[in-house]
Amino acid sequence: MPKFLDSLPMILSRSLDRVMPSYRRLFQANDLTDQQWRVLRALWEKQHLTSAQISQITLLPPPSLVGILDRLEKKNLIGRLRSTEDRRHIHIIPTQKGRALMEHMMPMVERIHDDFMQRVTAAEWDEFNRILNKLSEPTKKRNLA
Amino acid sequence: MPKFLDSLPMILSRSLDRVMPSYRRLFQANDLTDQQWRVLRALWEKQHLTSAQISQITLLPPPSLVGILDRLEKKNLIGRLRSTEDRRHIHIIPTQKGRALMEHMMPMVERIHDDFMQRVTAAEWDEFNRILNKLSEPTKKRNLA
DNA sequence: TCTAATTAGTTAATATATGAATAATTCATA
DNA sequence: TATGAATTATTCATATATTAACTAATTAGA
Repeated sequence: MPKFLDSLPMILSRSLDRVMPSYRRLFQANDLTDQQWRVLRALWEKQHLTSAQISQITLLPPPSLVGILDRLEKKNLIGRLRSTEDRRHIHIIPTQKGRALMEHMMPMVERIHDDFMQRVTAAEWDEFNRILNKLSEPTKKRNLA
Repeated sequence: MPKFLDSLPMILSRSLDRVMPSYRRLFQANDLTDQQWRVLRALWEKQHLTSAQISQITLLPPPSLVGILDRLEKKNLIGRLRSTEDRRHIHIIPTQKGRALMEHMMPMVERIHDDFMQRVTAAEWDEFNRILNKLSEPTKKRNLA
């Protein structure tokens, strides 16, 4: 009988609850929510992304993304620009202010990440990722013939 | 430079997103949300629990728990009973209907869990838990002297 | 005993998650 | 080329998360 607290969802949720506060302190100090930072972070390497791309990268569901982008836009951290090629697409583009905030925060975010990484060896980290992927990877579509 | 997608929060979030649908199908078939099931599951071994205890076990924040308990109560799956010893405590007790639902669902929940467990060896599962705990365990209070 | 500090549950305000549905646009093709 | 299928962003309704504040009940201490 598997204990509730040792089930996969509870283990992952508990770990997230323990990890996030370290990041959240930084986000709050910069007047951002977790999700708002995720969107900015996704734009770090890119000049612009569509909502669908941001949703894929950040794992934020499209209906949530609408409000998150609204609030980022209201803070003048991003802009929306409708594509001329395919008018269904809307390009999300960080503003100058958004870029500045990202550059200000990124080193601190990386430092938090490094602090967590220092808790395990590189081999352990690889092993962790390998097993977690086995546990959670989507089931391959089987040949039904 | 750690890739955004390989950061600890994103890895854990992505795994949760992949694991939960298997459970959620069952929850929805029984007209429950993830969180509502968590509360019922916490009551499985116990006859009654206080809100604070449920919050600790399920990781659900107390303000959220109020509404979740309201909706479970409205569905006649649990009852609230104020303690006579300490009138600040409120005992949460599953109803007959609640117990019946739990007994109906529990075997299927355990089956889903077992399916995930079969993806890895017992040694891998232990190793996974060991490393994840190293990664996310709360920092021990350091002697500041 | 009387007040200050604590505790359990709750309310309030804002932000996000989930699933269904919709409007505008583009694509496929008969 | 007209028409149905697919795509993108969005809206809607409901449920939950987060933080602060608040109420009632209890406890600790002067």
